[in-house]
Amino acid sequence: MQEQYDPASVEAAAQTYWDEHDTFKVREDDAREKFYCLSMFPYPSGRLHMGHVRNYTISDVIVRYQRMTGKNVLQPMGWDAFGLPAENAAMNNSVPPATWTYDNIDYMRGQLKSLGFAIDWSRELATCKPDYYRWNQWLFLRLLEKGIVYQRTGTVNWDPVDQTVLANEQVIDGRGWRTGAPVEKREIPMYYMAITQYAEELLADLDDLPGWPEQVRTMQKNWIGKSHGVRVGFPHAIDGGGTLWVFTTRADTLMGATYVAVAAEHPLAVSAAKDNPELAAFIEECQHGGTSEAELATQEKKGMATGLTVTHPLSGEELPLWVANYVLMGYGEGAVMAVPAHDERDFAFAHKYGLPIKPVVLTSAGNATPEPWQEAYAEHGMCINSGKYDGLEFEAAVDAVATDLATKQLGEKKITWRLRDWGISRQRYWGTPIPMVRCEACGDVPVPDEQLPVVLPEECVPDGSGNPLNKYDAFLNCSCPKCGGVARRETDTMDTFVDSSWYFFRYTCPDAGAMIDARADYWMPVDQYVGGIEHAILHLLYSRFWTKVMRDLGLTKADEPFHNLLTQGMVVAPTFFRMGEDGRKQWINPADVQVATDDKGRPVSSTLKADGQPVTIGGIEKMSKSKNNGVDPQSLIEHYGADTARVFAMFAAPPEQSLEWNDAGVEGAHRFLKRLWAFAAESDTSADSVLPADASTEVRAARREIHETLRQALVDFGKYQFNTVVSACMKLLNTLSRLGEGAGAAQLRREGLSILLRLLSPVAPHVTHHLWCELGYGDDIVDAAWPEDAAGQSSAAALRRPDRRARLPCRRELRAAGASCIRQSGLSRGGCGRFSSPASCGRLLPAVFICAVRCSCRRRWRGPTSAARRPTIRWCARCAARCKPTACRSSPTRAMPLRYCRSNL
RNA sequence: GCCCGGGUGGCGAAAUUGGUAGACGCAAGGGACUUAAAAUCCCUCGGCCGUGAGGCCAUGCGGGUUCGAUUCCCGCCCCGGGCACCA
Repeated sequence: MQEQYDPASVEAAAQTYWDEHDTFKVREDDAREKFYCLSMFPYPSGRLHMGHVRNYTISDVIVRYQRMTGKNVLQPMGWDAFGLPAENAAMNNSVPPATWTYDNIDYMRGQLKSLGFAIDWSRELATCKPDYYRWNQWLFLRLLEKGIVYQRTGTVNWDPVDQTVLANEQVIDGRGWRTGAPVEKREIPMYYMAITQYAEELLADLDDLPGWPEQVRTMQKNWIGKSHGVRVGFPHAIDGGGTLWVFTTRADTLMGATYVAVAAEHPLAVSAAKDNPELAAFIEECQHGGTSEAELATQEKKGMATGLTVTHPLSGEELPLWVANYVLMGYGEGAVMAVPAHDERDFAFAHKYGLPIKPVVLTSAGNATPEPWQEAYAEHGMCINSGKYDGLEFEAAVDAVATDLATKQLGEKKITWRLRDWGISRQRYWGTPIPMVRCEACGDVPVPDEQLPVVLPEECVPDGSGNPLNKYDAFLNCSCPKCGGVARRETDTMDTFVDSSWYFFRYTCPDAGAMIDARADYWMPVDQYVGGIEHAILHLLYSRFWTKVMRDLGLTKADEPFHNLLTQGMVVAPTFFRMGEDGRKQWINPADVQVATDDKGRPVSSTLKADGQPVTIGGIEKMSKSKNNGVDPQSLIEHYGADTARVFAMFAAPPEQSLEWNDAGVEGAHRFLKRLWAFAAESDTSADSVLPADASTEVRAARREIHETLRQALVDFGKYQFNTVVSACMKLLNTLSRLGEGAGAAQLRREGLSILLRLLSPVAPHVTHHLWCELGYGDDIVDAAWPEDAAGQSSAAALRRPDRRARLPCRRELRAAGASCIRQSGLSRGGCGRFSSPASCGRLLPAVFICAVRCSCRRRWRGPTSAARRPTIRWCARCAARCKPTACRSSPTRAMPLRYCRSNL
C-alpha cells in the first residue's frame, strides 16, 4: 500500500470502479424496502458553488447510509434549466440561452461527478428538453379542461423605456434595473392555476407531514392563511346604486366602523375618479412602483376621499368612501371597512387624514377613546357601545352580526384565504411555451395533444426589449386547430416553478412514453428531500399542489410528494471591499485578501495580496456573485480531493445551520484523512478482530471508549447530525492511535478500523473504499453491513432513549431509604411539579415539588395551593397551549441541595 | 411592514433539549525531531483573582419560573430566510 495519501489517484480509481460496476444504477425491486433520496436540482448557472457541494453531500451521506442499512436507494440528478439568468447571460454575451445552458450543464455535470456522488446518472433530465416540457404542456391542457387553469388579468411590473415586463428582482428601488426608469404597474391577460381550490387540503395535510421541520409547516400554514370572517355589504347610491362588499375578520367591531376604503383599481374608485381629476391623479400615482408585497407593505400609507359615501348596513349611518394604497385588489374584496378604535393601521390612517374615530366598542382596554394607541385595543373583548350587541363576547358577537346582516341580504359568514391563485404566464422566451393558439375567428384555442410538444426554438437571442418569440415568424405563424384558418401562437411561456413542481416524478421513469408510468408508484413519494430553506414556501407548496392535481387526474396514488424534508442552511463567507471612485463598493474575493491577526488569532487588518494595500473587512454574508465572496469548490477539490471537501462540508456545521466557509478548517479535515491513511498503512492486516481473553486493561478501556463513541455516532447518524458523526470518527482515530502494544491491541485496532471505515464511508466514500479493499475487510464498502455497537444495538435501537421514569425512586423506595429530608417535607402523591399532570407522570416526589408556584409568565397562579392534597393543576390560558410536559430529573450534582440529590436518598 | 428562524471562547461548533457549559476541530503559544524549513508528534488554551489548592464571572441584553436554565416563559436588541416574476 502507498505510504502517502494521494486523493487524486484514490478518487479516480474509486469512481472508475463505481462506473464499471454500475454501482448506483437502480431498478424497482419489490423484495427490498425502497428509499428515494432527492436533492433540489440545480439551476445550471455556470459552476457549482459551495451551497451545491453542501446540499449534495448531505443527500449523498444519507443515500450511502440508507444503502448500508440494506435499502434499495435511488438518488437521481437533473437540471432546472429554464429561467431568467440564461436570458441575462444571452444579452451580455450575445449567445442563445440554449447554448449557454447546455455548456453550463456539461461543465457542472463533470464537477458533480468529481465529487463522487452516488447518483444514478441514467435518469438525468433537463427541463429545457422537449421530451420533458411537453408534459408541462400536456398537463396544462388537462387542467384547462378541468377548469383548474383559467385566464384573467394580472398585475405586472412594466418598464416604460424597454417596453418590457420586469421580474421583481429586476425592480430596484421602484426603478427598472437596466433603464433606471420608474416602474409602472400594468394589467395584462394571464393564465392562472386555481391552487386555491386545493387550499383546504394543502392546509389540512400539513398535519400528516411529521417528517417536515415544524418551521416549514408553520410558514406554509401562515402562507395559506385560512381566516374565518364575515362578508359585509355597504349599500350605496353610486352609479345608480349597488352594494360595496368588504371582508372582515372582526365583525364584532362593525359598530365602530367610521369609513370604508377601496383599492385604487376598485371599480368604485375608477368610477369616482371620472369627474374628479385630483382623485384620478392619485389613482395614477398608485400605479407607480413595483408589485411585490414587501414593497407595498412598507410604502407610506396614503389615501384620498372620493367625496362619496356608503351606508352602514346595521346603523344606517353614512360612511365616507376612501381610496387607499394599502388596500390590495388581490385580497378579499379589494375593499375594507375601517375601525380606528380597534385596528392600529386604521387608527394611524384616521389620524393622518382627520377621519372620525369612534369610542371603543370592546372592553379589551377600558378606555373610552383609544388615545394613544395601545396594542390591547386590537385584542378581543366584550362588546360595548354597540347597541343590541352589548355584552356579547367575540364569537357570539360575530354570529349575531352575521345573522342580522343575512336577514338584510347584506352579508354572511365566510372563509377567505391569503393564498392566491398561481399566475403561470411569463412574458419571456426561455421557458415552456404555453400550448395555446390565438385565432381571429375562434379566439384562444388549445393545441391538440397530437401536436405536442410545442417546441421552443433554441436559436433566439433576447435583447432586453421583450420576448424575442414575438418577432420570430417561424414560431408565431400557425393554423387554427379548430377552423384551420391563419392563427398566431401564444408567445408567453410558463413560470419555471411549473418545471420544478413534478421533476421528481419524472426521475422514476425518465423514458416513459406518458407523463409518468407505473414505476412512479414504486418510488413515490420521495422518502427524503434535501434543499435550501429558501424554498420553504413557494417551490414546496407548488409541488404539493401539483402532486394532488396529478393524483386527481389518476396519474399517481401519492397525496404528498415528500415524506421527509431536510432544509439545509446557507453557505456564507466574509466579505472585503474598497470604496471605488464612484462611491460604490468594489468587492474583493476573500481568496485575494491576506488577513493579519493579533497574537490571539483575532483578525486586525487585511490587505490585498496583489498590491499589499489595506482593504475594508465587511460582514459575513451569503456567498454571492454580487458580493464577490464565493469560494469556488473546483480549486479545493483539485488541491485536497473530494473526500476532504465532503468531510469539511459535513464537519463544519450541522446540516440545517448556516455554514461559514473557512479554508483553515479545510486543512484540518485533510489532516484527519492523512492521519487515517497513515494509521491504516501501518495496521496489521493479519490480526483478527476478536479480543483475546487476556486483553490488557488499557485495551479493554479503549474498546469501551470506542463502542461508546460508536453508539453516539449511530444516534447522530439517525438524527442526520453529520458534524458530530465526523467528530466521532476523529475521536475513534484518536483512541486507536494512542493505543499501546498491550495484549489484544492488534485485534482492537483491526476491529476499531473496520468500525471507523464504515462510519466514515458515507462522508468520505473514496478513501474508505480504497482502505476497505486494501486491508482485506471485504469487496465493496458501499454494501458493507452497518456497524453495531457492543451491545448489539443498531442505530434505530440506539435512538430509543432510556426510560427516565425507571430511574426515579417510588415512595416505598424513598421510605426504605429513610432520608431525613423526605420526612421533613413529607410526601404527597403528585406530579413532579412543572407541567406534567399527576395522571401522566405518577411519580412520587418530595412535597416541595407540588407546592403552589407562579406560572413563569407571571400571569396567573398555577398548581395546587396545598401540598397535602391531590393537586388539580391549572395553568394560565396562555401557557396551557405552549408548555410541553416536562419531567424533573434527579441527578447527583454538587450544587444540588441534599433533599434533591438521589445519592442522599 | 408581515411570516419563519438564529445569537455559546479568537473562530466553526458540542452539550443525549431542565442536571459538571465549551466534546471534536481550526487558529494561537510553547516544546520534540531537523543543519534549517515543511510535514509529523507532545503540552497549554473562555475571562478575572490566586504561588497553589481553589474561588468568582461567563451561553446577545433585561426580567421571570425552578433546588437548578444555553434549554421553559415575558420584553428588548442584533443577524439571516421568505413575501407570490431570482431559483
